[in-house]
Amino acid sequence: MDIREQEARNNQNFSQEYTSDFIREIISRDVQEGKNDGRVVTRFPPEPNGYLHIGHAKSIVLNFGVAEDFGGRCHLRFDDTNPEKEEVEYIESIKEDVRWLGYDWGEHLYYASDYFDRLYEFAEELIIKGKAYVDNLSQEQIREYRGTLTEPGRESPFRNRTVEENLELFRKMRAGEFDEGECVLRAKIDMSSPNLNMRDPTIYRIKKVPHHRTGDKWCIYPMYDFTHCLSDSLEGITHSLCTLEFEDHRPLYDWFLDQLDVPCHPQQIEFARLELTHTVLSKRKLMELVRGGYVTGWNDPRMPTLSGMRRRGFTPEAIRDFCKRIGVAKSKSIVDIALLEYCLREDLNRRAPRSMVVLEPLKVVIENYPEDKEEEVESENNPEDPSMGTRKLPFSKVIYIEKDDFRENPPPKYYRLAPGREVRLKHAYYIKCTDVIKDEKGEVIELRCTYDPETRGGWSADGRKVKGTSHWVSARHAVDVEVRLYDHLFTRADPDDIEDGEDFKANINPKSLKILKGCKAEPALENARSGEIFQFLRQGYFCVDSEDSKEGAPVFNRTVSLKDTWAKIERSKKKAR
RNA sequence: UGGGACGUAGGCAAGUGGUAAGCCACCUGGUUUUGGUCCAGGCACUCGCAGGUUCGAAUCCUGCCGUCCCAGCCA
Repeated sequence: MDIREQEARNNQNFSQEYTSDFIREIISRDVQEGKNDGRVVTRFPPEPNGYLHIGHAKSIVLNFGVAEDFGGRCHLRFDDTNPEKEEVEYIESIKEDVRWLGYDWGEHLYYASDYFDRLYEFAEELIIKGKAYVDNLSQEQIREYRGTLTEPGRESPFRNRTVEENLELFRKMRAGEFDEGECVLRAKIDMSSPNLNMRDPTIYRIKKVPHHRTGDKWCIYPMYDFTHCLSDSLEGITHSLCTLEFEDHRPLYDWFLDQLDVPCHPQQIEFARLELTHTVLSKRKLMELVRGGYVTGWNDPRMPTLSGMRRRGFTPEAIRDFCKRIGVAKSKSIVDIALLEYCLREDLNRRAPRSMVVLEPLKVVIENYPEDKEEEVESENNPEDPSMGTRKLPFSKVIYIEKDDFRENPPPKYYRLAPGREVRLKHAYYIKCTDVIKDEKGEVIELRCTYDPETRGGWSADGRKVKGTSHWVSARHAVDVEVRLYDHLFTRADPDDIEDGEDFKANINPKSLKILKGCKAEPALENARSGEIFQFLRQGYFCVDSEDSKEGAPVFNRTVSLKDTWAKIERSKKKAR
């Protein structure tokens, strides 16, 4: 059996297995019918003019995922036809993000600019076939001649130049003999088409701007519509997946491929781009947040960029899982960010070692515990995964617990510490609150408790039950750390839900970042390495910030909180009142 | 009153003429040394609306309504 046969056979298996969305269904059918000899080749084609975000992740997971499912391949191609907007620094970050997500394009890294020579030849071919012309109308005139949504356009007076004249003019354009804006090359299609894209679209414009890859070689650059379909064809792409707004461009995509002598005719299929609640995904708005200083940069942990999410502590596994769960369809969809958080928690719960950190410390003195005694208690590192082992935690007379784990006047259903009440210190002892010490303002600053030496490890032999379990840190052994709590960037699900005269920035969440200093962490955390993830018991998942942590002084980012049933109860009680 | 698409639960989304999957969210209960995890259960008498075809319609037909996209020498 030769390789092609083997591939076809694999594809058959794949096609039976994967029919989970309309695109895979189409491809599956194509494969079964032997279209493209059963090959499947996709591509992810970013323009290197910005950072990748979670919306791009959907496209990456789709394109690489489809290729994987059908035993094909996926190319990474930079769509770099506009040197005014594109920069090399974006290329590296995009490659890094795709790799981080877990995908490998192998040998298949391409640039549209690699095809400039061939694209130029295609343009001449079009001219020779009488299907393109050099137009001297100004930009404004072109707009006027295009007509409107409801009225047909008019033909340019330059539309019927001879092939020879067009060829000569186009060559002069290439040679730099004209100024920017003096003329463009246009496809000769139909000025009265109801589809505006077909009203003689521009395919080459003059830009006397050096290109980040081709340098000064060109002063004319091809437009997207012309470039994309031909690049796809040149690479042997079989299925060109793009977002809904390109639906109207499909006739043009097909037109170029039909007019020209091309290697193959890929099929463009459109799907709905991802939108998420409580955030924005448009390049323009993201840029505005960065430029306006609303965030600290493109990799601010609150940003939906892949670099921001990476820094925040998201895992590629969680993002991939999310992208697969949201599905692929054609209806415009706004996915609840809670689903993303769910995927994250699910992944982190499995893999994050547990750790005790008191975010807002309240001092507790255990009166019947010997002054200078110290002991170690054993704690599991992850109840979900015993293979992660255990660790020793130091215990002593003075400890810290979470402020929120004590109430002088406990509300109903509150089963944490209160005067006279007993709770468990996780993995250590039961303690009972005997006294409350306040400062002159009446604020609780210290608790006096007693412990039951018979409850070591957090068990009681007499079968007595305690309802609450608190995390804690031994004061003498605690290390101070900085912790950053993040919340949604926007308070409203739809940031564009605004009053008259406002813009989306009016919905920025003023509490999207809360910095906590002097948090008390168990000793081992002092040496946590950049990027390392933890579950801070009863709080959430945290990772060591890669930018601001120093040796021995880690800064922790809250990736996502744990679900908090008690907070929910309190919230609903407040609402009911 | 141009063209292209899309309307199934609070949010995604299956469904392709045989009597509404699944996930998130939400709500109940159970387990629990994390108010976490886990487990069990609930959550669309109905598929934008109105007619029609059919023994039978979310699926087919007709009409209507609503939402989104398109007038860059951006992608």
